[in-house]
Amino acid sequence: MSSEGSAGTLRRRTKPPTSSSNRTSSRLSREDWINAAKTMLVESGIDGVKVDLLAKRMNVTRGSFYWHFEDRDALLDALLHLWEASNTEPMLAAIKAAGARGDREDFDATVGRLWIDETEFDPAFDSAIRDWARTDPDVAEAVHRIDDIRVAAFAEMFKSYGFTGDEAEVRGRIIYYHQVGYYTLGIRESSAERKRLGALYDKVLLY
Amino acid sequence: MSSEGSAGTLRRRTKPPTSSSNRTSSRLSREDWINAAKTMLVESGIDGVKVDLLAKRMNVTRGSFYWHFEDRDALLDALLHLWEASNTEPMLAAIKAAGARGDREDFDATVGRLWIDETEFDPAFDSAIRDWARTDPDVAEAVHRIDDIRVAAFAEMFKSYGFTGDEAEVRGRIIYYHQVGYYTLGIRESSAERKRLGALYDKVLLY
DNA sequence: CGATTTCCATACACTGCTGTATGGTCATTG
DNA sequence: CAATGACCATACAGCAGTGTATGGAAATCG
Repeated sequence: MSSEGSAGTLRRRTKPPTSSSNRTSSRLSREDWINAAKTMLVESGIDGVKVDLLAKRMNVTRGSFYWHFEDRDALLDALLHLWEASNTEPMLAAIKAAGARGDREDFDATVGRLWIDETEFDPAFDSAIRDWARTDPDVAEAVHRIDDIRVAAFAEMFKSYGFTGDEAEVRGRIIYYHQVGYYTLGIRESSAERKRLGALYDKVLLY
Repeated sequence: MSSEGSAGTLRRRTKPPTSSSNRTSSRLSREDWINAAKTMLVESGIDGVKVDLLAKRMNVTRGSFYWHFEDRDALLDALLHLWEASNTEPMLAAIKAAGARGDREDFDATVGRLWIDETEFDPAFDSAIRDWARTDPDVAEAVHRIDDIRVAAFAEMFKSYGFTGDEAEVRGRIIYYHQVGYYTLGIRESSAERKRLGALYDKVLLY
């Protein structure tokens, strides 16, 4: 990613199991390392993802890491791919569902829910990746690509709500940019506060 | 900031000139180092701000740095204080001016201008500080404090536009969060595009 | 103009982190 | 049950970055 991390072409002696996420086993899988790296990325930023600290946290030595990955860049590569694969499909599905019947009453139950319970969509992961993108052009390209897709989905939703092309586009941007900013700032309002003002948010953003 | 950077109590042998930003002189001032660090923060993030790289860029050795600053944390401290001092007053003034006559026609000429010409307000600096805040609690506290002040100012503006207390608060958040997200994502739209959709943005956000 | 202060260079010690080489220990399979 | 492969420990080399000690040159002041 930073120097020569191009694609997922890792040469190793043999092939380790690419699936089978057995976290409880004493032996670690490639996915275990990636998941630990994700946690560390969220906590400390991309420069905080260091293999020796990861190994210490997982109670193994770095020898394990360098069997599963060619080098540190390969891990970062895998992290970015994990984000692309996991953190966009659920959101698109929800937006599509919200616009399906063209009824704005569905919005909170489909899209809004994503940012509340945080089970399908992980805003902290999103935010951490976005930080990373600020200083890494390759990551920035990927994030931009995903952002465009998400905004387009919101624009489609607003079209099904009856807005014109241009206004649907603008409203798509506003609701998405607002959501990104909301989490970039870090939410601190109580759930009572959010519930009290929820209707007003919908009024401004949706109508 | 990270370990023991508490306040601005630096002990040095004597007192160097705290102002007089003579960048053209062959001798460097404390402010020169801070400004260079700011550039580096925007380019590479807080972990990219390293004293040896800074010295190399300024064509001096690290010996100079350790005369002006006690350690690296002192520089980061100064960076945060620079941001608080420089990147909030102009914005508050503009928002206040926008709400002064209670006329929404003034908005683009006062507040909107800030994000366009980027002379008084520096969005890239803002964005870089916000990244830093994600992984540093002390910085997060400072950013939260400033954000609250800015949102409150926007809410006041909307009150002068005739909105009720709650709706003014919500609209203040929306327009500010949206702006933060806008720059967090990284703007790519052409100025023609922005001009074409400008009226629609105002319609949704201001009316 | 001599003396003090300001600013920077040089050299050194030290730590954190990466990557590599190699051997050991389980588990699995023929 | 011997052999192979999967997974990890150990040890080493090396670089990047911080901080410190000290001396030297340039500016400034009495």
